[in-house]
Amino acid sequence: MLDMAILGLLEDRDLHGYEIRRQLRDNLGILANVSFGSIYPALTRLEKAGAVAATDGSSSAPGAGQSAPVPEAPPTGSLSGELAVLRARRHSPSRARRGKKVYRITEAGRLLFTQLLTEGGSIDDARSFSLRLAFARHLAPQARMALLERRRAILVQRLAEADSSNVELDVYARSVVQHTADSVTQDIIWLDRLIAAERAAAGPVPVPVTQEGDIR
Amino acid sequence: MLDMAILGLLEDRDLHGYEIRRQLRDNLGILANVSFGSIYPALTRLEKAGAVAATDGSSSAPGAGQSAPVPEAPPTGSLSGELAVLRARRHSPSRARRGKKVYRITEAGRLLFTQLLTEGGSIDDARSFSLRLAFARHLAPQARMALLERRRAILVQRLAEADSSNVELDVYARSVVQHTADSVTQDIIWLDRLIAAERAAAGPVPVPVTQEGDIR
DNA sequence: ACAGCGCTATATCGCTTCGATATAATGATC
DNA sequence: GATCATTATATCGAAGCGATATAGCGCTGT
Repeated sequence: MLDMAILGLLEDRDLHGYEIRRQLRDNLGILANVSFGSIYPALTRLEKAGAVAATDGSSSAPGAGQSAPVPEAPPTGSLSGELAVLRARRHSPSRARRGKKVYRITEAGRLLFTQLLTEGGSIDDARSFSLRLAFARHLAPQARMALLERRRAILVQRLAEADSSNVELDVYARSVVQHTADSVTQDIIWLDRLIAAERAAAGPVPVPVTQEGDIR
Repeated sequence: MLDMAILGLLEDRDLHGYEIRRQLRDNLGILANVSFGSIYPALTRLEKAGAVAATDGSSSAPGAGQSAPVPEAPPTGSLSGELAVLRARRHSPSRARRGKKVYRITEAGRLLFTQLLTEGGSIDDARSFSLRLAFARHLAPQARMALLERRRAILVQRLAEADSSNVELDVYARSVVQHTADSVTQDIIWLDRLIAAERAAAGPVPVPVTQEGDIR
């Protein structure tokens, strides 16, 4: 799951571990508590698999034109960026130093990302689903729809199974169960809105209605 | 976290692993996806720590008066207990099934449970909090209040940090972030209701009623 | 009658993730 | 210029997940 998240972020721009964590926590909000104990092993894993490549943050690799090789791609004002480059140049000519490792996604990584996004594992927990949805722009429209509807089906089923037995629970447990059910209901409503939006975007021209006799 | 859940369930009645999983999944709804790969190691762990004791399910353990020796026995003559017996009987008429291990909580286990419930780790993710709340009847009123308010504070802070940057996200990511924020808001409202209920139960006397029923 | 299917039940394996902790450099504050 | 917060990488043990193996038992269909 983390692998997908990391690759998804690297699709946009090169990043180092710390930044990846920040974006996961602040920008996306999902995976808010993700730990460095997960991120660094994940990066090593991905690097070993050839999905990402580590640079020292100063080299501009050939081919990739879409994102800046500078570690802290400055949102506004390139001064800090320049300084960062100079600092990096000064401080990490050798690997022995403890320095920034900026990761860049490879071609194989992009492939893996798409694969993880479409096929990859569970949609059961909210986190993996939300993560997938957050990167849904990388999916084909019909894959997006499939994702949304698959999730919807799961939630509906969960709701159906849940309310069969809310007996023999005390106030607190019951409150938890009830609130969980409410949340799931809200989630379904949310999904319905998304599905409707998808449908509207996909076929803005509605199927010519009820003119079935007259084909030609 | 699982340890607390298991101990909490065993406070009510003796159970075996499979039943524990069922209750976690069906009755509580939280920890819906908990795996046997978690439960059985957890039981072994707890047994090794002396918090639970395993019986073969047919033997009447000496001493323990609070719970009947029969595995699926009612702690009291309560309806829930009877139902549990019937349910269990339906599924296991034979007593000498393959290696059925029925676990019973020990005195040390009860101590550990209270400790985990009050002090134990994170309240950060929804699951651990919900689990704690589900067992809140085992807590002292003021500990309950502390739990609710601690959680509320975390959610409020999360909400405050979240909306600072919803820029530069595409439709899907933005929708995820927005829905997450909405959910957190709903959670806070829920907590407010619970807190109000607690306050009402604790001190029904002195509250000067200003805005009744109005959430904040 | 019995073959096959599905549920109950325990157990283990490898991998991922978590939470805590160590280390170190830089930037800000007083 | 000492101290503190932030940025940054890394590792460790433990906890949890998902898949898989196993086996008894009850029901159903042929």
